[in-house]
Amino acid sequence: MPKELAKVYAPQQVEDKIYDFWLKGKYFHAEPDESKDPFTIVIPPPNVTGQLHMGHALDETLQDILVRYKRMQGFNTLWVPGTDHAGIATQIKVEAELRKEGKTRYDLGREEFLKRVWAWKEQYGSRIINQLKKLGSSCDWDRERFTMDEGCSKAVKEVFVSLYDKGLIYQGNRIINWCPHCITALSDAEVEYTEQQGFFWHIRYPVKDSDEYVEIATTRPETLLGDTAVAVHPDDERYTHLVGKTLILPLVGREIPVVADEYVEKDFGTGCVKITPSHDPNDFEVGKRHGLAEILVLDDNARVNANGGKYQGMDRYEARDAIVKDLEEGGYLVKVVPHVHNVGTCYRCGTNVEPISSKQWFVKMQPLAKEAVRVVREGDIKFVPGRFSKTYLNWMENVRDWCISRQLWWGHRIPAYTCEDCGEMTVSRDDVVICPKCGSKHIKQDPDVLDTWFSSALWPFSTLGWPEKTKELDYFYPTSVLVTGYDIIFFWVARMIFSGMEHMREKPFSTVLIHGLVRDSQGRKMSKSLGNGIDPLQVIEQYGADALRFSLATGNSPGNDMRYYDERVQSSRNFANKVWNAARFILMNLTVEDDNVDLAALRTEDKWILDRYNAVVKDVTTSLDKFEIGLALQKVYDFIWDDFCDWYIELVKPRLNDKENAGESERAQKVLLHVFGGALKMLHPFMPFLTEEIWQSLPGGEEAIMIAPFPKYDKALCFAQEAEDMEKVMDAIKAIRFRRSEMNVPLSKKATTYFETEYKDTVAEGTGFFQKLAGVSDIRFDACPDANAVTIVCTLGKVYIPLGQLVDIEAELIRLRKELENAESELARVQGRLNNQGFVSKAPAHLVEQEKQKLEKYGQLIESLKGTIKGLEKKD
RNA sequence: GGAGGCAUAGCUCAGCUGGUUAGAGCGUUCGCUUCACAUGCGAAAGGUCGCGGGUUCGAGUCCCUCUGUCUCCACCA
Repeated sequence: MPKELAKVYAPQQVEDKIYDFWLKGKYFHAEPDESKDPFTIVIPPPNVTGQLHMGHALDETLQDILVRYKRMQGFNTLWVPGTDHAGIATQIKVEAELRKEGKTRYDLGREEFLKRVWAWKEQYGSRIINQLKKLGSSCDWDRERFTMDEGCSKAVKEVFVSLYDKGLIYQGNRIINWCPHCITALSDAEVEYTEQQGFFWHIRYPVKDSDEYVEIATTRPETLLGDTAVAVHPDDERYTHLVGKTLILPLVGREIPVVADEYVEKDFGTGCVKITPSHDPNDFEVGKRHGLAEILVLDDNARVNANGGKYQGMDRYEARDAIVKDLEEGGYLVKVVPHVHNVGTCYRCGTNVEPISSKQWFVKMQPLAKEAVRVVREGDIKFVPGRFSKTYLNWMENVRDWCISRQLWWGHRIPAYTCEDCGEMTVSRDDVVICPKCGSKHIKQDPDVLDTWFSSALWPFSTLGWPEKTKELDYFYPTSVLVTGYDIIFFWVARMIFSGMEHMREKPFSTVLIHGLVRDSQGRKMSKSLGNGIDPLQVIEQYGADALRFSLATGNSPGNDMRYYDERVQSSRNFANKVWNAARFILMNLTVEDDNVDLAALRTEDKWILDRYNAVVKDVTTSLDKFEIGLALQKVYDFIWDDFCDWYIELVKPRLNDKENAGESERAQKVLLHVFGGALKMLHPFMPFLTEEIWQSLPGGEEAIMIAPFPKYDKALCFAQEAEDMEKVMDAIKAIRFRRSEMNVPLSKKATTYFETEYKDTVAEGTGFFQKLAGVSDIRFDACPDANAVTIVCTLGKVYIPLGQLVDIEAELIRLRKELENAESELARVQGRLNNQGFVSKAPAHLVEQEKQKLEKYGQLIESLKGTIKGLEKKD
């Protein structure tokens, strides 16, 4: 900080410089050190091709606050950064780029295409990292990882092979969710259900050699092409005679049986269900039970395939229209009923997902889920807020096998190799070039890649070196806290937990801190399509990273969504400026070189601020330890602005300016320095740039505030009596200001003020404060000679100010009577409480004592008020 | 169908294991160019804490019912 300080804090001129200072100091770097306790966080890796959005900003801010706090507390703190290869998202982007050149990935071929993606990654992979730095994130950049780097790839292979060997990964033909746009299978978690307006088409299927028919209803008439049965409930008397009979499938002419299956609900629809084993998960099961044929009628693009006869080549929705039209013309269509239903869509591209039977790789979840449930149920892993453990458990307890193969090119290739000669499949950590069974060299690796989340699931230990036995892994694992949004509990958190339990035999983290979404000011989700996204980088440019961090960290509680308001950032920026100016003030008056406060030579106001400071240290520490980040910050904010700036700085100004008593000035400066320095340290995790910049120009202390010790509660700084005295003086000052403001008498118009009080010493000591802050010229304890003086009743007693103004006695009486009324109702409440046997006997002693004090206080107040009112009434 | 969140000042939200006269920011009103800060200072107005019960000496806080609202999970073709 230069000697001549700007009046206004300019974060733009500070932040990059400070960040470089931290980097040069290697303060973010951590090495295993058995003499210290570790504190570890792994970053939720942002997509490598992504750009920083408000969700990241919130996530990183919360992590950085925790990391900086713990680092200052002396923990050996490691925050591991990195990025995710984001299979589908990245591949889509590169394919879009190719499309502009009029090409598809098939034109390039797999190898060339992957080169393009890697080039893309190199180009944009650093962008998101640089954006994280703008926020002030104190990640150990020496340990930056990527989900497809060598180590992570090794971990992925190790996990795949090990699970395969244990029989926990298998290949199978099942109904999976297929995205025809991304042209890949998806896991259940990757499907988002949206409500769509559709129809129920009621269709007649004639019974063979009969005039009879059955009526079915479907929302997807195009799947009729793959029907291999119609099912009815075994107990449905309407249809018992038909079970075993044969139907003629309309338009197709295929003969299909009527089967009886409990899956059918008698009371729903017509009670008859068409069965399409290849295109519906329930039908698939029915088909298995009855040995039905599986006829796949759609291809990878969701176009009708060769099994669809004349409809071949049509898109699924074209085929739907054509089939409905043909059904109608053939007299098969009974009716069309509008129907709102939930349709699965791809979470990446929004395309309607098609259930299709397909040969894919799966992780067998049941055995893995067991430990993952236990570790949370037994409280070994805690969710904050706790309710999310319920969400998690509900999912984990009902989890189905995880489809992990993706028909993409960008990702971890599945390490399964098939011999083209003998058909033997080998799953191996190493590339297989010779068939171990027949010795053939015609080996083909499985073309598919793994679900992106498969590698993310290993992140807490793969980033620390696993499967190697590294000293980092040994020391920093399990990690301490995982910070993420509730939207990826299933995708990521759940999978990290079972992966950690399975491969490390230990939980991946102790606490999961869940936050909500950042919405726009109207409460809408920020999205590209709405164009309502706020760019954090622009906000940083305009208001500073500290202001953005402050805004994101305050005013909301864990797990709840929050709204972004520009006004909120503005007020955060104002706070930064307030702190800046407090520093400016201190530096302008500074003659001392350290903050070694002599506790024996303090004045009441010094003890008051030290007492307050100490209490805030305790509160802030307690809150942060409970992950109540917003609350903690609010306390620091209130302390700095209200207690320190508005009161203490004002209180000590006269001493600082007292040239005749340098010792007094120096003592005040040391208290100022000590308290302000401590407050800066408490503020640092939240507003790192500002506090570091100021810290660098304050005398003494550590080389960087980010490694300075976090303040600790100190019994030596408790001054209850002095604090109480000071509060009384402040209370009187506020009361006087109120009356003067009410009467439009500015504080600049000084007046002799008469006190009728039993705390003469306290008042006398506070003379300077009354003079400076309450428009008092001098204080007297004798009777006020002016019968027309303004009367103020406060905790110190009565205050009379002859303002020489016409006091409206009527208005005065109204006000005083209202005050009296309030006091009396409070007194009545207190009396009621103390007369209540239950309260006196059951409530904690200190509360009872507190009530007794109140009783006294209100008693005195009421007496005072009554006296004053009586006096005025006489005059009236 | 199941689970959960939210409902507190005009607006957006805090309020931790129940215990001062329920708070903040923004906005509004009044007054201040006070020698750190007008991104400021002083002061004020504004709330029957969604409704109704219950537990308790004591409920914004715990329990139940209801109303409104949002979200997640499941998905009856």
